[in-house]
Amino acid sequence: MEFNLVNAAESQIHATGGRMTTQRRMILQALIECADHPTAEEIYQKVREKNPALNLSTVYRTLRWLEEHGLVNARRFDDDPRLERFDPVVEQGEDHFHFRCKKCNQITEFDTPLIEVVKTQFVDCFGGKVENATLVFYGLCAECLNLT
Amino acid sequence: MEFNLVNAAESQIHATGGRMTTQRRMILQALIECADHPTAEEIYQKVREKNPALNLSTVYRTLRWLEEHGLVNARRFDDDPRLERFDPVVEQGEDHFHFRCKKCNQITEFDTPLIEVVKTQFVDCFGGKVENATLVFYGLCAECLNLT
DNA sequence: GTGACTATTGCAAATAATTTGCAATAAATT
DNA sequence: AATTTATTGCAAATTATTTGCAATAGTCAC
Ligand SMILES: [Mn+2]
Ligand SMILES: [Mn+2]
Ligand SMILES: [Zn+2]
Ligand SMILES: [Zn+2]
Repeated sequence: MEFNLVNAAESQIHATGGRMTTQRRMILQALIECADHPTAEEIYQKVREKNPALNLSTVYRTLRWLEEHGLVNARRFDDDPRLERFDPVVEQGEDHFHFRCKKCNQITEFDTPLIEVVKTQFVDCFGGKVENATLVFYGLCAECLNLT
Repeated sequence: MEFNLVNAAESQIHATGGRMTTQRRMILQALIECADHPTAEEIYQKVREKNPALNLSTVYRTLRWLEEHGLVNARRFDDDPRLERFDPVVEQGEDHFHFRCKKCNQITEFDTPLIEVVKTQFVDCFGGKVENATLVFYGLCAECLNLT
């Protein structure tokens, strides 16, 4: 069974007495289609092509709702630190990590089992409990490195 | 020879035709004394105890200058995402990583050689070049976990 | 289907962190 | 001590995000 964000959102919404609206459907769709950690503004512009009446605050409200329900993650990258970017969840409860190219700003997603090892080492050393992790690499992507 | 932020700042300032002022000295001092990733506001309040005439924009300007000269790092944590926190550099050119307790907000610094391994694996897989890394763990510190 | 109920929307205004222009002040250099 | 100009304090601007509120539109019961 593969995870579908629109379906997951729809059931969550109904399960909590909410309503599935045209706006929410379009915002979800744009979020999925953008597929490279769009900002609220980028989603807003994309949906506006089809629905010029949409308001930016609706975009924010929808994204916050999705975030609170574990369906998107808000992320900030150090080289653009004021701008929140939105990352739809693909596998529920699974972290994944990011590389951001300092030149073209493209984001690459990756995963590694070693972070679990680092978590364990951290807990062995300091105690406590690690629930989640953010790992971001900054550098030059393969393409930008070649142009140097 | 151990690294001293105030001295490093002073020579950088003079090397670039800048001036060492009372404000800058006090801001640097507060940054070092706070020692737990203070915000601009926290530094501002601390310095104001001694120098009530200080202005918040001076704090920001000084911190930005230090950042541009590689003497502090600005950091944001996901659970307080709008607030910039400032982290004085201790060993130049060395990354270090953070754990933040979701309950008491205390930050623990740590390091691990495994991140270098992850960088290498990333480059083997995707190409390009990784220049620096941000790793943050979120969870409960030893103390907060015990109170549960 | 129609109407009633209320969650959601659009709009405009508020917030909050950080930045900026400018005239006054004070380090550094002579 | 006088000169030069980097830095400061202040007030206003900026920018991303949030919020109050009246109008709109999903949903559910009939
Ligand atoms: Mn992602
Ligand atoms: Mn640190
Ligand atoms: Zn690139
Ligand atoms: Zn704690």
